[in-house]
Amino acid sequence: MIDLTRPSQQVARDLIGALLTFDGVGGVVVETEAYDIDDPASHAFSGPTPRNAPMFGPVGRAYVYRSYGLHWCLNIVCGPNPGAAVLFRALEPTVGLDRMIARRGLTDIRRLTAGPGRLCQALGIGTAQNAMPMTDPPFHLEPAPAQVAVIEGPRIGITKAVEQPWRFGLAGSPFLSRPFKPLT
DNA sequence: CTTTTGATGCCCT
DNA sequence: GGGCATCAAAAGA
Repeated sequence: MIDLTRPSQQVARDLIGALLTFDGVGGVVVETEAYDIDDPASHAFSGPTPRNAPMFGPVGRAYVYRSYGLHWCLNIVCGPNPGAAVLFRALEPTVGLDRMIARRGLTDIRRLTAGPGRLCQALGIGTAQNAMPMTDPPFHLEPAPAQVAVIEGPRIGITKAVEQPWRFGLAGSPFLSRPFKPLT
């Protein structure tokens, strides 16, 4: 099993290539971002609030929040200390394709789960899953079966701590929410 | 292909 | 009341 008590940056990296499903629907994790309590871009930065409460609870639970009033975003709580989590940004859809296509109203596999909001819509994740343990059914999470090539870069859609390279991706995956800058 | 804009709810100061 | 860890559709080039 993935060691969720490690710092969020390391967990975010470990999760690339892992299999994540919810209620028998999901795929391979291809993109994540790490957030931390000492991180101005994190919801946990200003301390516990009603919204971010799961981030200060046990490791392995889900932290689901509403984004821009319309979308849901899924995190897994981790870290040696409270207030850290990893945001799931994209999957490669592999399990339950028909249900994801139905929920998203799309047949374009590349856009089924490429983005945190899209991913939650495809898996049927919402506020009901907040604080739910992701280590037990109906969630299923298993480590990457083999070593994978991981690339990193700055996080997306934030305005603070933009310079931190805490976004991780599966190298060459066509299922990323956005491409990573070429490493030069 | 890229950029822009509107939809939309809710937490926090 | 400001500001989002977003997305899809529309408009420009």
